[in-house]
Amino acid sequence: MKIIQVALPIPVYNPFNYKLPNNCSIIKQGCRVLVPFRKKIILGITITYHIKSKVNLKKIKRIKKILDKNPLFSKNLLSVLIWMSKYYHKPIGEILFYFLPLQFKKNILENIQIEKKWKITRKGIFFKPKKKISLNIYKALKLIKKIRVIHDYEFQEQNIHSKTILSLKKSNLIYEIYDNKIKNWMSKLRISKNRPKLNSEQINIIKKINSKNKFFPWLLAGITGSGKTEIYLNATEKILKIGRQVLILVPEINLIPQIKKMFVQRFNVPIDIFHSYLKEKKKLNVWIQTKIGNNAIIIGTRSALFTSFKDLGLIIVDEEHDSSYKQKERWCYHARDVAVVRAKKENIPIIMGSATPSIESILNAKVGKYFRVNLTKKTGKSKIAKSKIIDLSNQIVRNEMSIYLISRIEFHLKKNNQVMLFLNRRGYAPLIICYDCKSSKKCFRCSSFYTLHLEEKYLKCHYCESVILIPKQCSNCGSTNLNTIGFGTEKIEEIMRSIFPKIPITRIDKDTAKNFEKIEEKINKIHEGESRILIGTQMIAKGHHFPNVTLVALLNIDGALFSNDYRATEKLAQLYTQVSGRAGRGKDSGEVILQTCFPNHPFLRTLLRDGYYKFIEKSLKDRKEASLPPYSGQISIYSKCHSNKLAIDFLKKIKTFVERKKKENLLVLGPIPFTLLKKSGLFRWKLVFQHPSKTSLCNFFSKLLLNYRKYLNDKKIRWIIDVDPIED
DNA sequence: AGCACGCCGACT
DNA sequence: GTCGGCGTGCTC
Repeated sequence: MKIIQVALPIPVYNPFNYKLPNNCSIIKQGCRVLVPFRKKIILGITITYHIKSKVNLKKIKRIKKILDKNPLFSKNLLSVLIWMSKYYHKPIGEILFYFLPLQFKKNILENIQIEKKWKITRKGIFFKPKKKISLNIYKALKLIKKIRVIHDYEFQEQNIHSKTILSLKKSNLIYEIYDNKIKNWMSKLRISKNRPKLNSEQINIIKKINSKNKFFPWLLAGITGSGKTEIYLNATEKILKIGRQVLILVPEINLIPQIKKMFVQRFNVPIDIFHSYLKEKKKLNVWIQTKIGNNAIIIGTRSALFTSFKDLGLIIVDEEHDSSYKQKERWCYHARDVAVVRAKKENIPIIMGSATPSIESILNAKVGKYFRVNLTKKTGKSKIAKSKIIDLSNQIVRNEMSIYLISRIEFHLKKNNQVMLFLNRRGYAPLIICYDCKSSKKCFRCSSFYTLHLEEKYLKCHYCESVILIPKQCSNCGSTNLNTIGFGTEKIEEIMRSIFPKIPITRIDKDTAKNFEKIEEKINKIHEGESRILIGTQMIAKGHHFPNVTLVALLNIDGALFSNDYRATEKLAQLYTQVSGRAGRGKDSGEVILQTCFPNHPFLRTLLRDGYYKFIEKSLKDRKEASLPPYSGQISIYSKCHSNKLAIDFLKKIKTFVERKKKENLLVLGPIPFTLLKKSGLFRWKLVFQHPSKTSLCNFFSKLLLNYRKYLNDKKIRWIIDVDPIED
C-alpha cells in the first residue's frame, strides 16, 4: 500500500502518514492536500513516500483532496527545507507553512490564478458619475483610466480595497483578465554595451567562476571599490544566456534599490524584488512568476531564498559577513548557510561576496569547503584612506567630539566634501542621573536604563521601546538636580549644529528613519549633496556608497573593545574596514578617525597596522585555542518567562538530563543570563551546548529533543533553539 | 498548536 | 452531586 508523508502546521517533529486517495496512484512531492486530522479537515503539504510505516496501518487515514497538480515547493527546495528541519531542529510542517505565501494557506481553491489583471470597460472609459461616488471608487477609477490595465496587486499597493474593486466590477466599469503567458525573456536578452573596462584581476576571476556549471561555492573577497558588482554582473550574464534564473540576496531591504539599478542598467530582462515587507498579493505574484520562470532575476532579503524557481542557475550572496542574514525571531537560521545548501541541492554555483568576509567563511575557504578568489585592486582612482586613533582619555574636557576631530571636520567641509560620523547609540544621552541621590531610572519592564530623547520629549527604553515623560524631579529623592551622562546621536547632532550652524546635517538612526522608505529618502538626500554632515548608527554603514564622503569618524569604539560577546571585535573590524574603504572615492583622499580611551589596545594595533585579514588570522588562532566556533559547534536553548526562577529551572532541568547522558567532549554551559536579563517583562536565560564536532552535536540534539519532548511543552515558558548562535 | 481526557477543589 | 480549573498526552 502506498503511504505518503504529509507535513501539517503543527509543532510535531515527525510528519504524518496518509493513504493516497482511492482514484489516485501518485502524488507529487510539495503539493497541498486536504487531510482529515482529528475531527477536522486541514491543509497539509506532501513530502515523501514512506518505505515502511511505523504507524499502525489501521490508524492511517486517506487524503481527502489534492489541491495542486504541480508542486508549490520544487523537489530541490523541498530537500533544502527538510535539511533545515533537521539542522535547525524545527518541525518540517512549521517550516513549510512559515514560507508558504499567505494566499496559498487561506485559499483552498484548486487553481490559484496566475497574473490577475483588471481592464477598464468601454463603459468605464466614458463613465461620468451622476451621483456622488466614494473617494475610494473615484481614486481607483482615476488610476485605471490613466493606465487602462492594472495588476491586481497594484490596486493593493495603492491601498485600494478589494471591496472597491468588486463594486467597480459589479457596475461593469472594469473586468478581470488572466495573463498566463510565459514570457520568453531569453530570446530577447540584450546586454548593455555601456560597461566598465575590466582589469586583469577581474577578468581572471570571471573566467574562473564561469568555468564551473555545477555546485561550486565561491568566496569573493574583494576590497571596497574593487568591482565586486561587476563580477556578479558577468556571472549573471553567463547564466541568463543559457536561459536560467539568478537569485541575489542582500542583507537588508534598503540595499535592494541600488543593486537592482545596476542589474536593470545591464540586462533587459524581467527583474523582481522579494522581501517580507511586500504586500501579500505582490509577494504571491512574484512567487508564481518565479515558479513559472517569467522573471530572470530575483533580488531580495533572506526570505527570497525560499521561492520556487523554474530553473535556478546561480545564487549570489552579497555582503556575506552581515549578521542580518541570521534570523533570530520565531526561529533561527542563517540565510548564507542555507543558500550554500540550496546551491548544493540545485547543483549550481554560488558566489558569496564581501570586502570583509566572515571568520567562518575564511576558515571554510582555508579547509577547502569554499573556493576563495581575491580582488585586491581598486578600480577607480581613489587611494586607501589614512587612519588615525584619537585618545579620548587625555582630552581636556572629556567629550565625544575631540578638538582634533572638529578641526578635521572643518577641513573637509571647507573642501566641499561630506563628513560621516558613527556612534552606535541613538537618542540624546544613554543615562539620566540624579546628582543628589545618584540614582537613575530603570525601565519597568526591562533591566535597562532609560535613554533620554530630547527631541521627542521622552525617556525611551531601547529594548521594549516603551516611553515615559521626561521627569523634572528625581523619582527617588525628589531632587531637581538631574543630569545626563554620555552621548547619543541626537546630542552629537546638537553639538554639530552649534559648531557648524550653516551646514545641513542629516541624522539616520532608528528614531529618524522608522521605515525603509524614509531611509531611502534620507540616503537620496545625501547622494544629492543636500546634506553635508551625516550622523548615524551602523544603519548608514551597511553597503552604501557615498562618493563625496572623505572623512569618516567612529566616535566611540570602547563598547566593542570590552564587550563580552567574542564577536564584537570582529564586527568592529568589519565596520572599520568597510568605512575606510569607502572614504575618499573622489579626487580627495579619505581619512578615518577612531576615537577611544584605549588607543593601545592590541586589537586596534593589529587591525590598523596589519589590516583586516591579519586580524582575522589572529582571531582564528584565539578561537582555536579557546575551542570556540568555528572550531566547534554550538547550539543554544533560550528560555523566556515572567518568572526568573522558572526560566532558570527550565534550563537547569535540561542540563541535568543531558549530563546524565555523559556524552564525551560535550560542554554544557549555563544557565547563563542574557546580557540584558529582562526584556519586555520577560526574564531570559540560555543554555549553550558545545562540541568539537558539529555533526555529532546535531545528532545528539535530535535525540535529546525526541526523548525530552514531553518536558518541553511547558505553557509558562517560551523557548527556542539557536543553532550556530551569534549573539544574544 | 489544539483538543480531549482526567483529576481535583468549590459551588448552584 | 457537578461545574470548571488546567496539567498531560496525542494527533496519521
